[in-house]
Amino acid sequence: MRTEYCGLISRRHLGQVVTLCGWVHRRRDHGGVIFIDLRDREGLVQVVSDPDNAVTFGIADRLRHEYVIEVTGRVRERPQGTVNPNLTSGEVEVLAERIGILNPSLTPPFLMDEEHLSEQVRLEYRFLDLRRPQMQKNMRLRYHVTMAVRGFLDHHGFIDIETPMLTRSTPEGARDYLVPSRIHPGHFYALPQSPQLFKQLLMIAGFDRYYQIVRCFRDEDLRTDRQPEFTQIDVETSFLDQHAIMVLVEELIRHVFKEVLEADLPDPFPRFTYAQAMALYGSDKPDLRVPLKLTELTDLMKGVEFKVFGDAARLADGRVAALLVPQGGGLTRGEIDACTEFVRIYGAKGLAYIKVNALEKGVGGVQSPILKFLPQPVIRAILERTGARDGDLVFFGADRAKVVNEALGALRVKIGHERGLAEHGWRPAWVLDFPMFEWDEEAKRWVAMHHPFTSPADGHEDLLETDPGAAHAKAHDMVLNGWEIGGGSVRIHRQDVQSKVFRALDIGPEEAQAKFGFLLEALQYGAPPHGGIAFGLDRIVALMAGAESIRDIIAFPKTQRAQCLLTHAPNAVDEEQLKELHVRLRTPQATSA
RNA sequence: GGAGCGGUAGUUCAGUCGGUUAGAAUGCCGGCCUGUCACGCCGGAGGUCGCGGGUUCGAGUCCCGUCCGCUCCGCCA
Repeated sequence: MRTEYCGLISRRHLGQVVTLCGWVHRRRDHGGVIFIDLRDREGLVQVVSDPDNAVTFGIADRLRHEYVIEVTGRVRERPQGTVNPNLTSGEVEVLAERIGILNPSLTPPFLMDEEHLSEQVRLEYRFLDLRRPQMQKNMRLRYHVTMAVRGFLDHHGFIDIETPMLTRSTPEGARDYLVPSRIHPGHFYALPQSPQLFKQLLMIAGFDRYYQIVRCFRDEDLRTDRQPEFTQIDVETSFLDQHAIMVLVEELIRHVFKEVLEADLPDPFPRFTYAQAMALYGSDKPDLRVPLKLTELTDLMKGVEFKVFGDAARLADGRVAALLVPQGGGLTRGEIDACTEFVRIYGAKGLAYIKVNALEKGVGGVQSPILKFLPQPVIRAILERTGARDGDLVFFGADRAKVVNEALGALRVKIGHERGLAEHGWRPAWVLDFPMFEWDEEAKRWVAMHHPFTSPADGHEDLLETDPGAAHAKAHDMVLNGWEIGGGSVRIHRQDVQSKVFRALDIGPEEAQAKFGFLLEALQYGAPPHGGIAFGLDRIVALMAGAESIRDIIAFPKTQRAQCLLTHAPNAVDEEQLKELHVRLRTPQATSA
């Protein structure tokens, strides 16, 4: 019979008989005494077994790492009064009067206090990896975050409503995970990429404050912050305008950080338009911890003969911009080459630079391979606009705006962190006024930047037809320290506007009817104005935990090739199963149990 | 689909210019030690150098292919 669980032992238990359960973290023998560090969820407690108690001693002698034991004994002061900082019990210990082995254990492949483990081994033995203190902490943190979210939303009148996991495939957006139907040959369910359409239907149904902490699925390649299944904090409201939605969910995030980390986030969060974010940071998810900003030079270069800069500036979608690196003059040739290599990833053809040696000497005080191609007034203007000082270095990007933004934006973050310029702490922000559409070069058509149910900005309805590229959306992204942690919008609640958007996306009435007919119909039955947001729970928790990857805050994540090293999913299934599902494989040898 | 880094003892890693019997730490096994606490001391076992092929008198090391893990681009909110 298990007796009471005592939890963390401390001085106030002195003299009491307690019972503890846990794992043998470490066993040490010293002469006739055996010391056992018992590990439970509270930490390490030292259990002592001495030869005066032959039975207990005999059992203790058999103990190995990770045996599960139950110990009953008296709490007493450590005889020499020493405090072991590794033990949570500190200055007290338990003299074992009874030790029960609840279960032995194989020798574990690694010890629970191992710090540097390969991810491969961790994932193969995830059940042991999760025993490690850091992972225990991460899982508890994740739980506290969801509890704080639920507490806040409940307090504000939201209710959690579940939506289907087996739903219909919608070809917009990411690739779907498909589930074949047994009853309907050749038909498939899709796992939800997000409950987007259902939450809109819930708004029409009159649940004006809905939330759900919900698993979502996207069959796309993985990244450090992307798993094929991930968790959204999905929020939707009726009758609130965009401003009110943002105020509310901003409060939610502040509440979570205060509650869980006792951290104070700014009130309100700074806001940027998409255009501002791109101009200043070259990114729609700027890491505001890095103080560096891009400097606009396009206008300055329009008249310049130097082809690299002039041609880019004269392109309709071109941009020339500078990135000032304070005291970057000390960068070696090799370091600059590394930066050039780095921006190549983003399609930049090169990375011009100017070293500022002595400003008081004017143009003579700077040094650069491109100096001879630029008129002196232009050089002076560059130095003035970037605010360069002696010892600084200025990088240049000149290309299509997309390339310049991605290249300099990424370089800005990389250099900022590498050179120790980044601030510590939490720097959230909103990014607003996204374009409605992006031009898909391959498909030669406009595609929704957010999703096709996003409302155009007030007064932009006509642009949907006359100039789709200029139309803005009532969309809002929340970013934190360079991670996009949430994205949402005010939705279209009028059928006529929805039709206009479909037309702009070149989705014909029949196609729209076939794909989203149920939504279009529902919109005609008194759909209230509504909008919301979906937060990436995994990303938020990863940031709060200081984790490098969201894998570290997910109990059973998948590898980059979307496999589970523990269960070996996905696996081949037998012919019978496939037959029932009306699925035939192109490679027969791939089927085996 | 593409680029990069890594894969050597159970684990974390070292391994020089291609050279003889592949090392360390830790863990594991045995022994010693009456209060250890990263205990200490003595001894021992443990290797498909990811896999396949090639070059060479000789390959952990060089070349080609391939598998696995990670990072990034494309893709994806």
